[in-house]
Amino acid sequence: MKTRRASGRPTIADVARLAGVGAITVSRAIRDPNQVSEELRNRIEEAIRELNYVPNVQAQILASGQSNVIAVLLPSLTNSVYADVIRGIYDKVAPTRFHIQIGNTRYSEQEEDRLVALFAWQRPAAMLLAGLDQSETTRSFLADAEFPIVQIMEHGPAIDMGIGCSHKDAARAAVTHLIDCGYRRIAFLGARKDPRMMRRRDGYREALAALPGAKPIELLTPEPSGVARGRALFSQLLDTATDIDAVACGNDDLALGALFECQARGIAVPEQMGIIGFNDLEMAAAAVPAISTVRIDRYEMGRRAIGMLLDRLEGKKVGEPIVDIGFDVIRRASTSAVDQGVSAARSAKGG
Amino acid sequence: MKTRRASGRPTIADVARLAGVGAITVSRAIRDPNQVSEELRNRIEEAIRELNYVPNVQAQILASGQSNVIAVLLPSLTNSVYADVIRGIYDKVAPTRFHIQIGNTRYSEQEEDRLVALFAWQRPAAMLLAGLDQSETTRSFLADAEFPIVQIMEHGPAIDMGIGCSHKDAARAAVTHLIDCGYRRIAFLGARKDPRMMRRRDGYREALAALPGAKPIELLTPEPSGVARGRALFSQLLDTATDIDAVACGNDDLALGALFECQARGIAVPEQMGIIGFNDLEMAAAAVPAISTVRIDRYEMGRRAIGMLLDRLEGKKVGEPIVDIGFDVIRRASTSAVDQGVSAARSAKGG
DNA sequence: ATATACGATGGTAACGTTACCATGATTTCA
DNA sequence: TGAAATCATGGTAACGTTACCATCGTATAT
Repeated sequence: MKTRRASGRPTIADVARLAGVGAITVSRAIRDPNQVSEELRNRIEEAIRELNYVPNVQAQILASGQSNVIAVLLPSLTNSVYADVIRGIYDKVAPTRFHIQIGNTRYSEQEEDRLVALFAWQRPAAMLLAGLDQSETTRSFLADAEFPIVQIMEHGPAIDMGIGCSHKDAARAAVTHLIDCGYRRIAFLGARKDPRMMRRRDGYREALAALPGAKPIELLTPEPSGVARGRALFSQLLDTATDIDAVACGNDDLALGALFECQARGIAVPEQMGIIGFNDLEMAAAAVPAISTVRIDRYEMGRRAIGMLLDRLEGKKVGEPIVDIGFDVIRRASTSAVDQGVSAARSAKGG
Repeated sequence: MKTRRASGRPTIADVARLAGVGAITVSRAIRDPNQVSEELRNRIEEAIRELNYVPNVQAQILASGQSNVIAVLLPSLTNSVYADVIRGIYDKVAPTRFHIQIGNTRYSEQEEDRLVALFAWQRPAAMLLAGLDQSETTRSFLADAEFPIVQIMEHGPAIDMGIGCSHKDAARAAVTHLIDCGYRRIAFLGARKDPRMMRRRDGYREALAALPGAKPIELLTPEPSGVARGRALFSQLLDTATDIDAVACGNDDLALGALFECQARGIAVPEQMGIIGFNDLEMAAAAVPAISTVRIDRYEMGRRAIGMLLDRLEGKKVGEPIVDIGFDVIRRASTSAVDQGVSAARSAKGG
């Protein structure tokens, strides 16, 4: 008798033979133990231990038709923001039968279209996307996909499920905090121009609209973000608009860059210039002065997004399909100084 | 006739029927086109297009016995250092039939042991590990694994293949640069105490040994690294050793923290205090003053590590199994000042 | 011209698991 | 007490592909 088996790995048939039962009973004992009598279950478990049996995942998937891949499409893997999200995703998935396949869309809608189609053909068990701004093609393509889909980062109308927060509201709260501190000539700094960044800009505009006589001073670049980029942009801004007294930055990288530029020019923060960032990266709290920012629990967002997918895959009912995870404005030293006649809303929190 | 097929997805048999050939010929036409005559190849390709046929990966793996999973075990997913490595890994793997499965060892040898065993049972096509310091158990377990293994980050004796650099040499070069700048009372700051960190500490010691009369001043914590941690550690150090004039930091996070603490205490950098970091994170160049550091091409390291694995998997001969990717000491403003009678080796680069 | 090698193609049997249905034993209900 | 329902278990046939071997026709060597 001929065999093609290359690996010495034991099969379910080996276990069945050793335990003196049928192969299918072993299969059942593994997947749903209470379907099997205690006696057989014990014999099978012992056989599994003795042979060091590990099920062949590919065969399981082929036979059951059930994929164990959760496709995860993110715009960046390097960005700390997504690193935290990824950590949450992996932690939640680890103890399950599922595993993650990551795709990097590089902030490109075109690349996202390509990857969604590519991954969808592989029939993933579920899919996780960042943001709500997929192309019309992709949205309608996914609208009648048979697998659950969760969109993270933002709060709003999702294809299937979603968890995140309103970046517009968050940015508005941040800028409102600057206004409460007494700053009046407030600029906005942005980079990359991805959808979240643009919504933060919108929040900035809304907050400013509530400040009589204030008009927006904005500087955005489509180039990738970074501390050096923040410094260069803020330098450019200072050369143009000489009378600004605060800057709301689209993220903490830019904010740290702005702080460095202030240091280089001898501008006192927060006395002469207020600075607030976004994301609450670790460095923000340690800077001198500590940088005010907006915190979103990204790790938890990743965890809960996967949790929602798992619930659906297990047939459980998902409570709320669209979750607002909220945000916190973190008040620190970089925005605590000036008070030009307005009762400055200072906070006891932070550095 | 009954069928269990749930998905309407076309199979290789459908393609074969439409093209009027045998299923195996379709299989060959996909895997190695020159084995099939041009006429049939064209007919098959057209049938594939028409049916929108995509091969079932699970069935391929089951039938061929060849896995397409490359297991990647890293100590952290959040750390920017590994984020860059991961980017390189994904970019190199993307156009191949392989895909990545990431495990997070959290800088724990125990967790690494567990994950190596777990992944190895799944029979990956290849494995990528960080560092050379696996437990004896894991090393001997992997020594007779039948899949190729590459260890990244460090240069030295690998289980199978390796790519990285000597962190000891790199740190020695960094500290030697401080000495060349005229600094004499040089301290070392470290966190996490992972193997790379300890080798950098050793490099620091070696460099100091070449400086007559100098004795090591070291402060290391097993706690995770970070900017805040760097600030706290350096503050502690300054309270103890009041006469130090420079600090070599085990990474850029710590270095930035040290810089912030100097700012907070009004210590002039580089005049009163030289600072050098490690890794050349993006922020280092943008800080005020710009922070000197050691650069390793992590993205390229990730790419080439996967390249080595792919070469082996395709039966190609790998040139050198143990590659030294080298490093560069990046001289910037944070180490350019003092000159106490020694000819300071200032650099035109950076700053 | 004939034996031999080679190239192109196909049939059949795996790969290791699970779905479906059948069987016999046990329990439940009228 | 007998019929129906339920439970535990097993046999067989898929899942969709590739490995192995066989076949046939054509080119090459003697």
